[in-house]
Amino acid sequence: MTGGSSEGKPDGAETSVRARILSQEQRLTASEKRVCEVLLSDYPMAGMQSITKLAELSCVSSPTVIRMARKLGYEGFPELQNALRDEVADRIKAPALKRDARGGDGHVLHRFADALIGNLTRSLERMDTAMFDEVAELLADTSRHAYFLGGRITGANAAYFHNHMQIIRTGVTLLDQGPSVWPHYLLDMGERSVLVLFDIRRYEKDLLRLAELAQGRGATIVLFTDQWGSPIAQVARHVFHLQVEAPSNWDSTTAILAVVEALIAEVQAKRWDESQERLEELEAMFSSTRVFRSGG
Amino acid sequence: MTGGSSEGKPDGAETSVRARILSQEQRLTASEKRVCEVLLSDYPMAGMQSITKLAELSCVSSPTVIRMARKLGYEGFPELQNALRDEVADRIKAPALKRDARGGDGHVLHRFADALIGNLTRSLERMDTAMFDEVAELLADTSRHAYFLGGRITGANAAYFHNHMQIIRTGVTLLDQGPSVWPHYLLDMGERSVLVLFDIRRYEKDLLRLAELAQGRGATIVLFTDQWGSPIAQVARHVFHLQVEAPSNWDSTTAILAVVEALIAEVQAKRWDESQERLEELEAMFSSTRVFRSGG
DNA sequence: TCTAGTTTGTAACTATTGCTACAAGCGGAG
DNA sequence: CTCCGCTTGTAGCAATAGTTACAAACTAGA
Repeated sequence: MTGGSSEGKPDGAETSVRARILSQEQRLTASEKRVCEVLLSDYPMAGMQSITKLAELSCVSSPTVIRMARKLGYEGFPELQNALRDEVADRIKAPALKRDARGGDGHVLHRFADALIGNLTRSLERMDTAMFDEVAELLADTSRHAYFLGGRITGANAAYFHNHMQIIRTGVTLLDQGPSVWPHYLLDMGERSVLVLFDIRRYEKDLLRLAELAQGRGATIVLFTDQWGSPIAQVARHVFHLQVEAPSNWDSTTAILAVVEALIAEVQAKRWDESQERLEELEAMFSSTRVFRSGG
Repeated sequence: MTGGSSEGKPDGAETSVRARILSQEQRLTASEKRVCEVLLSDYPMAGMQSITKLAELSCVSSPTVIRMARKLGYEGFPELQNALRDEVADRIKAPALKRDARGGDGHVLHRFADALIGNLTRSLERMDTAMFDEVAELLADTSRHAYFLGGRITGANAAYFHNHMQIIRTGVTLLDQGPSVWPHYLLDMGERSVLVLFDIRRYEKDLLRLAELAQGRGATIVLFTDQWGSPIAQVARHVFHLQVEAPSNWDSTTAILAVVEALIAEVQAKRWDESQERLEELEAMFSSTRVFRSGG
């Protein structure tokens, strides 16, 4: 006992609850030890319930639990519980969000990257992998013509998707010439057409009109949109809801691009043989003849 | 809401809280979704605090949280919290389940996402934040004309970058018409020109030629390339080396897009007032007159 | 045995939590 | 524009959590 000044005092806020229990145990009374016993036997979840439950479980009264918490260096029971929760959080936290813990000094770039990783993770969480597979199947089917179109911001995504699909398979078209010529393409759309649309906020009326008309002609619509959902979702067969928020005035299309790239990979894998041939032909044209690149 | 019997009712007690959120999300109202958002963004620890704290964190009132819990199939908030605690207990108990947070069953999509997150993280680790700031400064300076150009795959990145910069500032040009017309642009390039190039493997000779000529005329070259580095790096003033490998036959430009978006955000922030004006003007043109959208 | 000190539980109190009832706000249909 | 239904927050309520004060019970030393 004695009054030794700092002999065994628990640290300010550094050590874990378990460590404090182990180091302070000899200072505790019998019933207090019983509480620790219970706590350690189902650590740390036993401490995540109410003080009353924990007291009952330990066959002591609630004030005993409080006294123990105090001797461990906490203000009261809630504080001990918070400490416990933080420990759990640390143990739960996946590799992804670890950044803020280490080097992440808070440069814009790092905060931005964290947000994008979060977007990607959360987008994936809520995505239906079965739907992903169906869409890949749909796009791998060359008996269906595929049309691609994006909005002001997502136009680049559409172009990127089209660009790759064009290399992999035949029968793809990019609608990049403005609404006035869309009707021409609509003429050819039917039951065996796939229309891949990109529409994030602010949603564009023209795209909705096009989607409605295409659906009316029996086309299958695949939509890439944000977490809130473009109105086009109403007429689309498959909808990818992707997180687009970023610490910026602009929405981020990174998650969209990620899924697009995954789809490209999957479609390519499904059509390995055919696309390989096609690629070789293309390479041949690029390297031997220089017709289309007119190398300067 | 009516009393639709079992249309989309959550299961008795089988499913996880996350699963219930995802399956019931479309039934929830806007504020209720906000709560789910917060809960998922720091799952499951965000739900381990008191209902009041969670409500505050989600910027809604506590009754909203209760209503959400009910719609998810729980009696009240404490029951939801118990479910959450059980999940945590499970996860803590078995550290064997290393497969991270989102029950990743190893679907292609998840493996792909893991790779992309890895790319982004590793790209960021080796990036010089000072260089990032310099480039942002460079692009925020309207006394310098900025040119954008990408290759076969990265063309979409260049277009995306240009598209946003065009909204934010004046004096930007996208070189998208093929090598034969590049010389025309070269005529205007000089000391106060910035040439933003994208070149990942396989590197394109034409781009290198252009870069050399531009450098000869005194232009500042900013290059986005892969981890191995395009030969253009030799003549570039600033080089972003980004990881592009993915479980695919194609390289991934996700990390590139991420940095581009971060740059857009940063430049926009630097030129807040001017770009704001510009944006308003643009919005006005879009909404009042419909000249350029010819609404179908 | 008595007494001083410690340990522990009981009971009462307060703060907070989780919940209900209601009314203001909002948006779409007629 | 009005009305209706849905959404949301405010205010109040009951229950419970955490805490305090105090007294009973136990321990140990004389």
